[in-house]
This record gives sequence, C-alpha cells and structure tokens, in this order.
Amino acid sequence: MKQDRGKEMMRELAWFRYTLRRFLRFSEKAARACGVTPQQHQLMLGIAGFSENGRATISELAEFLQERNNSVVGLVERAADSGLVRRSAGKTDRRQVVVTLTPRGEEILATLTYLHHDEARRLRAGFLRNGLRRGSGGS
Amino acid sequence: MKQDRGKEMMRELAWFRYTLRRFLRFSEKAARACGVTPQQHQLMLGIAGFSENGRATISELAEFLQERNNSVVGLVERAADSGLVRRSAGKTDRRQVVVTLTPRGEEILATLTYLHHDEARRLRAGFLRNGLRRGSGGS
DNA sequence: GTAAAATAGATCGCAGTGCGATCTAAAGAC
DNA sequence: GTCTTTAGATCGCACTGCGATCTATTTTAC
Repeated sequence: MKQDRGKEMMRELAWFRYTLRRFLRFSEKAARACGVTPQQHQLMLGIAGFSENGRATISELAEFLQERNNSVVGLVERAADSGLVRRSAGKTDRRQVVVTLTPRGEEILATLTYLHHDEARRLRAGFLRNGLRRGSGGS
Repeated sequence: MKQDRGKEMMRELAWFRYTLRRFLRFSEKAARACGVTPQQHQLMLGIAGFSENGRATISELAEFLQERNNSVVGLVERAADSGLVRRSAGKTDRRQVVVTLTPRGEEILATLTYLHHDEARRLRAGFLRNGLRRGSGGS
C-alpha cells in the first residue's frame, strides 16, 4: 500500500537525520573541548580544506558555510579576536579580504581534524551499510 | 610527509561538511516552502519516523532532535499552535505528554518526505562514491 | 502505608548567531 | 570620466536552544 511506502521513507529519513545530528553534536562537543565554538571550527576547516592554498576570501567561506556574506564577516572578526585567524587585504583585488590561519589556529584545527576523521568515517560507513538498502519495501 | 596526510584529511572533511550543509539548506528551504520551519519539519519527522506508532513523548523527541528537554517543549507548543501536532496526556504515566500529528501535519510531512527522498539518496550515494576511497594516502 | 528520591515536563530569562537592509569602497563596462 | 557591479562592513532584529529553576507524578525505601 502507498501508506507503507511513505512510512518506510520516513523511517529511513528519520534514522538518517538522527545519525547526522549525533555526528554534529559530537563535532560541536569536540570543538568546544578544544576551546573554540563549532562555528569557528568550521571556519578554520573552510580556510584549510576548502580553498586551494590555505587562504580564503569572505565569499568563498560564505559558500563553504552556506551562509550570508555578512554572517561570515562577524564570524571572522570574532575568530580573529580569539587569535585563530588573520585577515589581510587582497593583492590583486583590494576589495577582497584574505583570511588565513594563525599558528594557533592551525594547531587547534589539526587536533580537531584528527578527532573527526574516525568519527566521520564511521558515519559514512554507517550510511553505506544502512542507507542504501533498496531491498526493504520491495522495488 | 605527515603534513600532506593531515591536509588530505582536512580536504576530505571539508568536502564532507560542505556537502552536508548544502543538503541541510535544501531541506530548510523545502520546509519553508511548505509553510513550516525546519525545526517543525524535523519534529514531525521524529513523531512519524522515529517512534514506533506515530506517538512520541517529549523525551523521545529530545533524543531524536539531540536537544534539551525544554527546547522541545517550546518547539512542540509552537507546532501545536500552528496546527501541526497535538498533545495529549500519557495514559499509563500521566507525567508524559504524547505528541501526535494532526491531519494537516501528516499531509505536510508526506509532501516533505517525498521531496527529501531523492535528495537524501543522492547525498548518501555521493558519500559512498567519494567519501570512502581509502586509497588516497595508502595504508 | 508515608517520606524521600527520581523522573517528565513546564516556565523564565538570556546569550549566541544568522539574517535583511543598508552603506562604503574598489573593480569593471562603456 | 560615469554607471554598474561586486566584496565587505555596519546595524538592529528575531529566532532558537540553553541553563536554572519549579511543579507534578512516579518510583523507591523504610
């Protein structure tokens, strides 16, 4: 019946989101344990892992974080105040602001990356195992 | 060198989180397009997909949403005001509050579930393809 | 049985944070 | 040169999740 089909989709999605949230809580907790906010952690990850050379503009970070431009401005400012990142004017385009990590930021990010790697792998392995069984519910 | 190993982990994690965020934004946008907040959507998903029989307590929903008890109380109240869910006292344990979906809530959730299914499947397939290549870096 | 401890929610005020609207400055179009 | 576009910055606001605290019910201890 159609009801069961929809019900099965909901169970699948619910499990998926629940697993996702548990991972995100783990991540937040890890960040705070390292003395930074979760947002600051993601900001640093964007600088080091999303851009090519470890330098990112506000707009690039906004894309990575899927946030509005102005939200990132404030985030970067607070991270700079905390000594995690550094801001410098762009060379070719002086409108741009290039954000890089400080040594302290690099150190904290390295720790967090190490902490996250296993957990993220587990998460994805879980998705692989349980998430793509198309057998349940018949074709 | 160890630096490259850490860098590779960061790129992997950054890509992972970026993909995740894009999915979450998609989900939020879909929810709002259906006239509910993203939180209300997740609440409804918890009621229908996390519990066994379509009835969930505040505590169960708090576990599903990975939030504090009191946060869920407010969320449920607003969802009830919007006519999405209904609250009733527990039979066996009168401390408990059992939350169920209204017909309108069911309808909206069904629409959202349908919208999400393909997207979630794509997401997980992407994780499967790109996320688990352990070849890079060898072992 | 009754008293104490534990549990499920509810209430209150607060802080963080992301957003819309608006503004400035630099770059590009013509 | 002027006009338009783009990259950020500034401001106030609204939402929402949390900690602390409180009430009501259930369970445990005796």
